[in-house]
Amino acid sequence: MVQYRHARLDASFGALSDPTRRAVLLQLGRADASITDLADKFHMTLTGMKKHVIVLEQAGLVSTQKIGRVRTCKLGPRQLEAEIAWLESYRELWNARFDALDEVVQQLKQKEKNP
Amino acid sequence: MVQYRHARLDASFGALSDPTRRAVLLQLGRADASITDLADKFHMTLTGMKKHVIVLEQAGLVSTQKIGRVRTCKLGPRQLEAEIAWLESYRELWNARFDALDEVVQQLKQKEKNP
DNA sequence: TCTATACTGAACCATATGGTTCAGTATAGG
DNA sequence: CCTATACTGAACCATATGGTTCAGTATAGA
Repeated sequence: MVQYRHARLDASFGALSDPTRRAVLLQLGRADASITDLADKFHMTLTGMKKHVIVLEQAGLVSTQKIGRVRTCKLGPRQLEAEIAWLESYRELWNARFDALDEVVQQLKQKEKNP
Repeated sequence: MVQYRHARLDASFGALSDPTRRAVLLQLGRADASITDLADKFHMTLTGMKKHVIVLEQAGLVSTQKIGRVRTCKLGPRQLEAEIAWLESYRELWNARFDALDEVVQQLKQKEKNP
């Protein structure tokens, strides 16, 4: 059974609802990057990008480490299993609803044949 | 290739980031419901629930039909394929990053053995 | 026809979000 | 030591979000 009232889902789906943050995740999939790297790449101030990184970090989608002046961002630690599980369970529900609908349709067809 | 800058993803992940809306989806998976039904179930005003339904509707996760006084809400039409695809592609990226890391670790181990 | 029900829309509120600027602090490197 | 770089934090701004209340409109049913 999947957990539904889950603050982690709030955070991760919230983080994923912004296109810049989704793009940052994909970028980090290609290479680790500093805040400055990301800010340049996405035409945004350092401070602005920092906020996005904080959101991603709080959702567990990015981890960072500061060495000297530079804070390096990388993917992880979470792989979004819970989110995928939620979507899959939704898909099952959705299928169940429409299978049930099919059944009703079938029954109606039967009644048509044998009234 | 999955589409990344996609307004639909903004809408659906945004819709899913609220626990009430996730719960409403699950509820609709069990049975269609009027706005009043949902408002009662989630201890909220009609107007408040209406807003949630509008968000879900705009994300394509719920469809509604008004018959007489009653607006009935049900699942659909979207099954969240695009969202699942996005998360899966993220997972691949994530695995690739950590596989690459594994490789580096393996190479370091090799050098240890044959210095 | 009358009344209760079901919704709708506008207005309001507090807080969150996605950005900015500006003024720091800390460190790398000549 | 000096300066440029990299970040941090506070303050600000406009708009969005998640709720409310209140005043309608429209329809179901006695």
